[in-house]
Amino acid sequence: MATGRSTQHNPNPAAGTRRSRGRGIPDATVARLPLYLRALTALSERSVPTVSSEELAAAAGVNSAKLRKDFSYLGSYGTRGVGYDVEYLVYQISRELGLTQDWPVVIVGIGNLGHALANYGGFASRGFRVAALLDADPATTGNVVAGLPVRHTDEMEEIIRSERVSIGVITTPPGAAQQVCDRLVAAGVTSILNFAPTVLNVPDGVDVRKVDLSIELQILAFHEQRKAGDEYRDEDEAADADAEVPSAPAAAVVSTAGRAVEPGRGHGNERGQEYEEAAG
Amino acid sequence: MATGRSTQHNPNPAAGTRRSRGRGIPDATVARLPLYLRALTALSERSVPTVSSEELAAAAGVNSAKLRKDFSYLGSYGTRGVGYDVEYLVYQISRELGLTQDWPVVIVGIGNLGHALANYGGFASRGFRVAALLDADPATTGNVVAGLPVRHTDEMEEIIRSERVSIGVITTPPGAAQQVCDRLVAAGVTSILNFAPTVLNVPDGVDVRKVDLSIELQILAFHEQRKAGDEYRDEDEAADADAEVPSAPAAAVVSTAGRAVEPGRGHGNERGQEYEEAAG
DNA sequence: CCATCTTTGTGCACGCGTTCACAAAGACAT
DNA sequence: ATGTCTTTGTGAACGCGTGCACAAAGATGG
Ligand SMILES: NC(=O)c1ccc[n+]([C@@H]2O[C@H](COP(=O)([O-])OP(=O)(O)OC[C@H]3O[C@@H](n4cnc5c(N)ncnc54)[C@H](O)[C@@H]3O)[C@@H](O)[C@H]2O)c1
Ligand SMILES: NC(=O)c1ccc[n+]([C@@H]2O[C@H](COP(=O)([O-])OP(=O)(O)OC[C@H]3O[C@@H](n4cnc5c(N)ncnc54)[C@H](O)[C@@H]3O)[C@@H](O)[C@H]2O)c1
Repeated sequence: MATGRSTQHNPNPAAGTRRSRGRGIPDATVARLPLYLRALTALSERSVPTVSSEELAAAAGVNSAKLRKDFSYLGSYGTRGVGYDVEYLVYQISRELGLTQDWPVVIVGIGNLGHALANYGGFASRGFRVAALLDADPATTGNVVAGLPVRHTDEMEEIIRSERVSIGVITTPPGAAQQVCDRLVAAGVTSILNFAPTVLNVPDGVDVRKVDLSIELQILAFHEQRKAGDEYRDEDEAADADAEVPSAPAAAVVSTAGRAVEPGRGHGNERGQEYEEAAG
Repeated sequence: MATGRSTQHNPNPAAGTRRSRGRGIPDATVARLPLYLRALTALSERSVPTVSSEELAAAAGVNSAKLRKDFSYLGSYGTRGVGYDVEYLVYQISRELGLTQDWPVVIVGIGNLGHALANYGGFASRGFRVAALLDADPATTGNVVAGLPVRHTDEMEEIIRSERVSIGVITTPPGAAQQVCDRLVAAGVTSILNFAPTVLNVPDGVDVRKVDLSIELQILAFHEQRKAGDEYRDEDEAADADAEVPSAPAAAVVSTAGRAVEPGRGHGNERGQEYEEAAG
């Protein structure tokens, strides 16, 4: 869901594969494998030999049936009546996720967030190696962050090729993100983790995942508003909707008026557009 | 607002099983509204008066039919033959997301990541106000970060109550996350954005969203491995998979051997329909 | 006023993902 | 070996999300 390209729906089912026969592992399952892996690693550190699907599911915060079905896509790695062997499952999931090999990554844009990521220990702990830190600002290049020198983006292509980097992390301002993305892709990067609030345009074959703090907060705000609204009804806010809509055009007003018959549509808060400029 | 609205245009006769969601707006739609809002804000800054669903969908990186259906959950805010009024839609989405009001948030754990978030301008730009920065380490409390003093977690409950904070951001080490979460919830926080790689346990009524960099990278690695595996088969890895299994128990090894016979299940490298064309 | 053109709003079908529920598989005791 | 007990693996049903395709709505022009 977070990935830019869905690539799932082929209007032509000519392949004939009806079910999950020749198909790979469902995206939803792949997204949960790291969760299982984390829980299993914790068990492994405590030298727990086996776990049942029920226990592991609880640790991972999912339904046990879902967990079993997820594992069934990987193969039959459990033992009925006993459960799953922790070490073995750690290995299988690691292999399935491609964590048995080394993945060099570059981080582009060593500002506030780039600093934090560079210092993050969780990178190296799972086979992700920071191959380089890149920035366009001459004032920051040369600085040493987390033991690595910040190098200028002029060197991007060379580094990506020589280090065989296939994963890039973008932590530049939004205005530079697409441009940086294009350069990364042109240099050979085929997976991008984007922290900038921008919709990246990439060719087929390139995966983009985005981490957007602002979106997460807004989703929380939506539910928060709903919780608050359920307690005391918004009587005061429902009345004067149409009057205070900011610059509602004729067409839209008509549309609103036609709908004004139904109660509870508007919201009297006059600060309609408080939010001009996004980060820029 | 929920009540008055849902009574109106609901051509669906089977209202019994449907409408399970109290509000009516699907989660998937809610998750996209911030995306639309961002695109609309950009248009608004360029003084674009109206947009068609096609244009806006392109800007937001989604399907136009999906966008129209999403908007249909909010109401009929478009004009056929013309499109949507930008300013009006900005207002409607903002209101729907609850961004017309102020949301004070606290950030707990002012380390690398907490620093970055505190300095992030995108917070305030959408109605999210950092009410306080909290940390348990006496060495960091008292420091001024992004113009705000870091306060000790002893003050957490008092701050949350006095500032009416309902959203908390956790950027502590994973071991402290659950404990911090419990305190936040006990103090009145009902929405949590968790950056620590931990499964948080919360009572009903509390929303948790997680941002997990490690998981995102692992998902990218999975797809990356699949792409690489398509080019040249992973002969070396597939061959000695069993051999390198760390402490694989007898039962599990047998299970693996039995499965190795069937094609297409164990590894996901049989070139499915995803990522077809360009990938090279 | 009528014709045409554009674009919305949505009915519908389809496929993915989730969950239930249970037979089969294996451990373990006797 | 046989029976019992635990837990897996999965068939099947269902709900949700997505995208197609089209009728209706409204703008626009004559
Ligand atoms: N800081 C956060 O907590 C946070 C949260 C969510 C999203 N973001 C997003 O992450 C991005 C980075 O945020 P930040 O706070 O670190 O910003 P920042 O301004 O501190 O850092 C941006 C860095 O990118 C560099 N840069 C600019 N243009 C570049 C280019 N073309 N090539 C390479 N480097 C370039 C700058 O020199 C700077 O060092 C922004 O898009 C922001 O919206 C940040
Ligand atoms: N830095 C990153 O880029 C990054 C990326 C992904 C995830 N994370 C996760 O985010 C969290 C923070 O990462 P970080 O790099 O900022 O770590 P950090 O060690 O730099 O900062 C953690 C901060 O939390 C404070 N803290 C510890 N226990 C606390 C408690 N009980 N109450 C309040 N504050 C407490 C510490 O004093 C410290 O200031 C970690 O869980 C990490 O796994 C970080």
